[in-house]
Amino acid sequence: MRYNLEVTTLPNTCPSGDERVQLFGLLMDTNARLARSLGLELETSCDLPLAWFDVLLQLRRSPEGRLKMNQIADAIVHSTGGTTRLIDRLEGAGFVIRQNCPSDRRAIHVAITDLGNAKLDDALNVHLEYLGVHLTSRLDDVERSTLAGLLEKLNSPL
Amino acid sequence: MRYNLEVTTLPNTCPSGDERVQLFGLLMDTNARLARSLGLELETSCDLPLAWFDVLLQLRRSPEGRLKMNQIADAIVHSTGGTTRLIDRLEGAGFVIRQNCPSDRRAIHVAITDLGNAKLDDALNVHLEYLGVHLTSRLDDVERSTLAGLLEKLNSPL
DNA sequence: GACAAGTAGTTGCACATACGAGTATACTGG
DNA sequence: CCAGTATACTCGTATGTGCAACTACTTGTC
Repeated sequence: MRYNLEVTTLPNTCPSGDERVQLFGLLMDTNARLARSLGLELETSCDLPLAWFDVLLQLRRSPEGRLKMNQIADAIVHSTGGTTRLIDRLEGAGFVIRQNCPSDRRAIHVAITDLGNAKLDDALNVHLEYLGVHLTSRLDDVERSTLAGLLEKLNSPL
Repeated sequence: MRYNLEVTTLPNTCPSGDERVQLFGLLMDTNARLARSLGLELETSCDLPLAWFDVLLQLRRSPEGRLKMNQIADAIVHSTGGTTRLIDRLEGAGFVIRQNCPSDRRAIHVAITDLGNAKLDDALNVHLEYLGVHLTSRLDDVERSTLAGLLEKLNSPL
């Protein structure tokens, strides 16, 4: 009974085939697929949610192994509220700790713990293996660096 | 009191600085930022969640303007359960309808309605404007097509 | 110095939406 | 015709968002 109600088969008149729209879709798609497969991999192999991995990686990348809540939220593209709760969970698991910031007592430093570092090492091993399968096998050195350059540009402020 | 407990400041011994890890992070980051800003844009301008936009776009791209649940789940990289709920909402809003598939009664076809098409047109206008700001201004034609090529490769089956 | 304005982080709430596991149903191949 | 597989749905759980309120602190201005 629910058949062909209100559905007109239109030709694709609209710019859904626009080159830029396609590129954008490709970017989103590629990412979604990679994120999903890596997330699954990390979860099953290390019991580490992708979001946690992301936080730990950001912390290790930072010069001092610690960041303010603010910076984390920005780095992992979450809301501040969401970040508070995410860090709560990470702290509960013992992977990070909150430290008072001496120079600004409003701020809180989040530092990675030894346990967090160990976990991250595990996860990075899995990640590197994953990258071997999904990245290195598909793109060679030159292509990877080209891609990195283009993404940098795409990420740059106007 | 909670200071430097269990935190040893290690040098970055581990491969967090690996070129491939960085590239992967860049990809995730770029995407998260773009998705967030486009999502916000679509939500405020068209009152259309990004996931809905994604579904409508996939439907329009399909040859007949309709897809099976399965195909949608795959195309938008969601679980089947999540897709069911998502399509429920879209159907509730009148943007798509479910049709029984004559040849396989297990399957369900989801078709875009005229209302859905109209909504998608609105959204595509916003999207194109967005792309002008965030994409075209940062990457020229050649760069865009290079990027598309690289992403295609990254997306390809092994 | 004191006071207004701004900033950092947390928290509660309503809500959206994902996932996984389990279930019902329908097709398919021996 | 039955066992096995595929498809979609339901349910409980986890986690995210935005918003608003609140605390604690910092900064700019008179």
